[in-house]
Amino acid sequence: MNIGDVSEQSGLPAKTIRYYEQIGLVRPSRSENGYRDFESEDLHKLTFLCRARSLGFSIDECRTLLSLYEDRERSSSEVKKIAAKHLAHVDKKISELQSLSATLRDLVDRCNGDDRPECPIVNDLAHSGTA
Amino acid sequence: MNIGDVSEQSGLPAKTIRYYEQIGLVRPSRSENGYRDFESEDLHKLTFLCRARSLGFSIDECRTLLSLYEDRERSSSEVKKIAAKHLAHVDKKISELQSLSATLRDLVDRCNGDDRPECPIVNDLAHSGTA
DNA sequence: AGTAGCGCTTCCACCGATGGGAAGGTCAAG
DNA sequence: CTTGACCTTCCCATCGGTGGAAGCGCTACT
Repeated sequence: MNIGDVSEQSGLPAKTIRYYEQIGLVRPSRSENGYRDFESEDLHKLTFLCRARSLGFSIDECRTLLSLYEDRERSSSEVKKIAAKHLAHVDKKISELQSLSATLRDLVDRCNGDDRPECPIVNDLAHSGTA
Repeated sequence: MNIGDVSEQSGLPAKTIRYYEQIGLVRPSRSENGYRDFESEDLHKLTFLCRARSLGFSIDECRTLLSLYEDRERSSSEVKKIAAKHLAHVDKKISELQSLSATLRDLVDRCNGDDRPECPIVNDLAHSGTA
């Protein structure tokens, strides 16, 4: 299979697949003409990567997940550990953004938004804001 | 004032302040010895920038906010527009992450996390996951 | 006066995870 | 034989800085 085929079937852009080869996530062989030649196993790995990335796992986490995916002797606890850590990370980010949202909403609500220059948003940013 | 002073008082690393000069957010004059010489006005601007960045405004948004901050004729509606747009962006990000969190939590909850290889997380990533 | 050590300067490279585009080889169809 | 789609490598750009090296200036201590 050429890169265009695996790109279409995995959902990853060809550029990204070349990058993933460069950082060692896949190792396709080469045809006589120099084209990358992907096995169906590579396609599975790329599809796996596309899903894992869309769930926000970092490349490093993906690398580990992929090696666990390929290891039929793995323990599910290893996988769960990575996923739980990532979940905690996402939840932390959510709560940070929620606090940010509250601050911004307060600023926006307090601003008249009219033609006059008086503006609590700018005032707060300048002198000891709510953050 | 030298860069070390404004760094300490504004809360921004010296490296970042040099970068902000490079991209035109501040324009300190120079002393005879070549050192940057910051006015108290620069300090105010840098403090403003530090707060605005910590609220997640992009550099471009900060640039606009800063020019509105310095414009005593500005209308508060211009400021409010930027802040409201940013708030909407943050809220969108929050809901994306919440949906992500739900998917991950489901995967994690369904995984036994024991010594056996059977793992719904890896399975879902491999074959048509929840995402 | 010398020197140690910090602060300042510039410049260059790097991070994650691609995207854009140039310059050129390859293949199948008309 | 040419067109056009596909492939290759290579380099540059993104965003918002951060790290480090090489080399000055300034202060303080001996």
